[in-house]
Amino acid sequence: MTDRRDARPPSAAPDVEPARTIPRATLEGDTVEAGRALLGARLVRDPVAGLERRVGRIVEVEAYVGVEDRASHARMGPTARNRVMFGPAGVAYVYLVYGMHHCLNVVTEHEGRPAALLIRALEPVAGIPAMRAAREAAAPSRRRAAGPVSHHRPVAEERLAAGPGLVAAAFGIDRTFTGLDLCDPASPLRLECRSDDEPEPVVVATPRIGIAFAGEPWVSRPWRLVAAGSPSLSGPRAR
DNA sequence: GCAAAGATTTGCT
DNA sequence: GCAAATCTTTGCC
Repeated sequence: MTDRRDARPPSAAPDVEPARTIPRATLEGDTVEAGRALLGARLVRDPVAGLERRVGRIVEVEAYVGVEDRASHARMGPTARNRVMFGPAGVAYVYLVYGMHHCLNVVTEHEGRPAALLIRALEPVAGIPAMRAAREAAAPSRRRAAGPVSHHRPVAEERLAAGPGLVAAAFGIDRTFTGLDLCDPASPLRLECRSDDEPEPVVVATPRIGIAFAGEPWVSRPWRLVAAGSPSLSGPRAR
């Protein structure tokens, strides 16, 4: 059987143009503005270890902006943990929170100005079985110890990445991903633009979650951005 | 060197 | 609705 693609000269364009990654310039300006642009975009992870390609639509982000932001990891200045926040935009910053959950951030703004967007929730688009498998592998030992006969319903598809720790678990992301360029089309984990035929999401801004320690005015800043009506927002009641 | 708290999730009361 | 799980990073002695 013949494959027509073999007949095409090497210089010809492919049948399906590869999705474009988010332009770095989109992330180099104001972080909240970049967050609005990121809603509707896709997080893509290439196949790995027998798991198929995973794609999620970004529906919730939070902005952390500057050393003056008392909720930000950058508040104490550059340290071993947060130093990539002070670097160029488009780079991944992954940290461990509460000793068990990883959180994925995208660095924003210009070098020397520490800022980032926390990816808080995704709508699964492709690779759902891989997301389930990765979440199972990342589950705390207590739950795994319950054994294969534990009686809890499987997680609903739209809830597989409905929280910052769940995004990292479903995509198999840990701190070794820190420093990865998410704007590089060759990167195994990257950000791809929303397709043009897809409607731009309606954006709602709310205060950020879990930062009461920061105090005012930071706890009230409307720097959590969500795609209105998404079934995949973080929190038990899709807050 | 040690103590405390954290950009969360889950299961039980 | 609340507390446990779990460990790195930071602040203070």
